[in-house]
Amino acid sequence: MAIKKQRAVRRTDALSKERIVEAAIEILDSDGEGALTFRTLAAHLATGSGAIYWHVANKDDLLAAATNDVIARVMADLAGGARPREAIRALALGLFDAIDAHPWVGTQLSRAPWLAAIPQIFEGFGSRLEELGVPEGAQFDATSTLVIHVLGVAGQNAANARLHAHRTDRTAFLSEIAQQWAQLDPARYPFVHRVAAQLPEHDDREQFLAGIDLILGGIEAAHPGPSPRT
Amino acid sequence: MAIKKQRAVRRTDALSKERIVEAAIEILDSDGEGALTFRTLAAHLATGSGAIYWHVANKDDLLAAATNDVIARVMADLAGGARPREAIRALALGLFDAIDAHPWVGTQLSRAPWLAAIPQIFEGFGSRLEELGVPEGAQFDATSTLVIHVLGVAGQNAANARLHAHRTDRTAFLSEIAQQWAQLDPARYPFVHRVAAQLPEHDDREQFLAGIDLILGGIEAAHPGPSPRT
DNA sequence: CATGGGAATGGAACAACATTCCATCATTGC
DNA sequence: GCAATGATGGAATGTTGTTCCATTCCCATG
Repeated sequence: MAIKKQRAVRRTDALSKERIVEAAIEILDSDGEGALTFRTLAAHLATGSGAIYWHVANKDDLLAAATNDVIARVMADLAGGARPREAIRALALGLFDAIDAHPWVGTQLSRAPWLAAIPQIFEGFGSRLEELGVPEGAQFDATSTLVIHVLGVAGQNAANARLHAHRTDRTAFLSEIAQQWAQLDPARYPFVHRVAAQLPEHDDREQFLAGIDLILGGIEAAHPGPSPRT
Repeated sequence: MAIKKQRAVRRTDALSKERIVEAAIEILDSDGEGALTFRTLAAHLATGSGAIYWHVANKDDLLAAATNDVIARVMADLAGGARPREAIRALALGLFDAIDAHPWVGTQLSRAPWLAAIPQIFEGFGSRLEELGVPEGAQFDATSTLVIHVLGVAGQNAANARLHAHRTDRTAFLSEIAQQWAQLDPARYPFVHRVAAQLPEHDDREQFLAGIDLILGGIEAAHPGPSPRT
């Protein structure tokens, strides 16, 4: 009854959590994680920092909302029902691409396991594993391994992005690290030495997917389901 | 020649990077990540914050040194040469236990891929996979999948620890999350619903190891080595 | 044995930040 | 119309990482 004439409250440019989150995402995407402060955000919204706190509990709350926003969009785009294994790969790649496009999402995911986005991701992987024929007792471990892989890559990607921001391009940066690795004692680090050469030219996305396939392979090897067709 | 009488410089309690890192680790371990500031550190060392900057570039430098310190100790303890697969599991568990004991290490690992500790971890896993008979072309992907799993769990563990700090015990905290998960729409989140019950009582360490085994299973399934004995 | 200069020190000062406070304004139910 | 509540915006507040700088210590050189 009280919700009668709740038309556009105040001016058309009234503040709201949605508008604040939207502005925050813009700042994060265009200028990076370090650029989001309540001052820049207030300036962007042409208001004061105090007003923002009326709609948002604190910075963590704001970042969580922004992260959930991005992830929810990804999950919505991936409703389609391909075969389970393909659906898992598609979901993983969708998440990777979103994290790659918004590196700050990676930072959030890797430090906030209680985010609303997490059960969504869990559901996405878990229900597909169910379809794949993974026995119930093994679903939790298998799903969490997939989720951990996504979150792990998310964190590393975000960390890399924090460096790229003020450095040269990605390949040059990886070459620097490869050079450091190549300078380690070859007797004690033979493997690192061998791999250093592949570092600058490797594709993060392909390596991420290779990891997903490895895990899926392990799951199928442990539980050869009733359907041998992958 | 110039390095002649460089005995104990200054007083016996002279500042040094080692002593600073040592003190930082003490603070991090006993009072958590949030407790480490240059002021508390200076108080702990009975000096001023300016003096610390003579030995340490900045806070990131300090945290990196502390992290490398802890990881280097773990790696040193695990030199032993069991069979490759067992060695990989032992290394993974060693890292998990260290991260579990020092959650702040997890935070660092999941946000700093250029740490000196990373190539050490890479070498640890990679050289064992070589022994396992994984072909050279597949070693990079397989190793990075194992490393990502460790780093992913590291980040999640650290995030959980940040919450426990001021809450009740761990089981109670997981029960809270499980309750939130259980309140989601069962029609849209059937899997999450089923898994919520297992959440409070599950063992992070076992689940971590299950993930490692899943990945190892995938590696072996993809590359059935010359040695069928695991 | 003095002494000058670089290595170290410690604490004050600075800038940036998240957050809180509060005086003010707009809107709405009465 | 008027009080009460919903929102606002900007000025404090307290804490942080970092810088600055006057001072102290030690060593090599005269």
